[in-house]
Amino acid sequence: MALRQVAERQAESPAPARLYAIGDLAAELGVTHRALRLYEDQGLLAPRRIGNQRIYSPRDHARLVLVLRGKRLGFSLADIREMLDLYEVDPQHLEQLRATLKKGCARIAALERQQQEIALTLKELREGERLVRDLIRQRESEAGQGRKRRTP
Amino acid sequence: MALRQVAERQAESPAPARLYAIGDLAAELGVTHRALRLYEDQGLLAPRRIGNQRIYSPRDHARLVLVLRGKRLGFSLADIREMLDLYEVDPQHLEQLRATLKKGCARIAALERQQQEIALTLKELREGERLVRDLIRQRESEAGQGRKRRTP
DNA sequence: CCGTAACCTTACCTTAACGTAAGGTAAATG
DNA sequence: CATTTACCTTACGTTAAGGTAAGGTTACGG
Repeated sequence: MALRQVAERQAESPAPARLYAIGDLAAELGVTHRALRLYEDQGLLAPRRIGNQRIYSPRDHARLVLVLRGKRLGFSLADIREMLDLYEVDPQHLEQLRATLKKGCARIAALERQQQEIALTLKELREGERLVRDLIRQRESEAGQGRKRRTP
Repeated sequence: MALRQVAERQAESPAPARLYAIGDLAAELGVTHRALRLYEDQGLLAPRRIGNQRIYSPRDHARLVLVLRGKRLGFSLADIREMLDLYEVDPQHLEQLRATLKKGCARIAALERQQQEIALTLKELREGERLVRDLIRQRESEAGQGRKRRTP
């Protein structure tokens, strides 16, 4: 069965649905096979199978991008899973829609808080930076002045 | 030795340097004794001692606040330690000043990236929110219309 | 058709960041 | 003065997020 072949042939094709073997996806986004399988166990990804080999769709690719972003932001896999599930809502069921909306709003609020805290931290660090720059300037000019004053 | 007493007396006093026993600080900032001792082991805090009991100063309190903020932002204790160390610089040594500046700038850059990613995530989530709201409205009005149309 | 490269599962190992329990000292309180 | 109460250290347990190793199948290239 041409499995890897299919992926490679599709890799050259212009637009139509690219497919990835696990190694391809791992390489492209800089993660290990292990991580991908773990994310699958945790319900973050659900690649199709051919036989028992995983086939990742562009959709899986997109989800993985979100997963990695979530990780960089310090979220747990469980959190990330919840966030991904927000995009999975079934438009038929009003109750589910409402639940999704609620969770989504909570996430948004949390991220806004986080944003505030980052802003605060940045402000402090920048102030520190200014201070240190001043100290450096001062030290440097002292050294210069010292030489000049002693030999006017 | 009046140790806890001192803390309690100072707790009532208006401004002057409040002191905390471990339990006080833990309660006030919502962490456990264990966490405080761990942070100490990792070099994030360095309370004074009286005998072998820890005495936390307002400075320790402030540092702990920063630690907890760092945690909420998803940083490791090691990262947080590095950030705290930025505020500890000795103004005498030019080389150290320069190193501090460099590390500080790196931190700032990292936080700015993080900020971008949060902004992006927020944008996506808000778009999702709008979509879900629309779906809900649609479902609701469908239900209403259904009744009206069937009984004109 | 044979070897090697990519994939599979299972299972144990590791690190960070605590939780929790055990056993012991100091000290404020009835 | 006896007893809780707060604190101490030591040490083992736990959870999340993978790393790593072992052993086995599939598929592809020469």
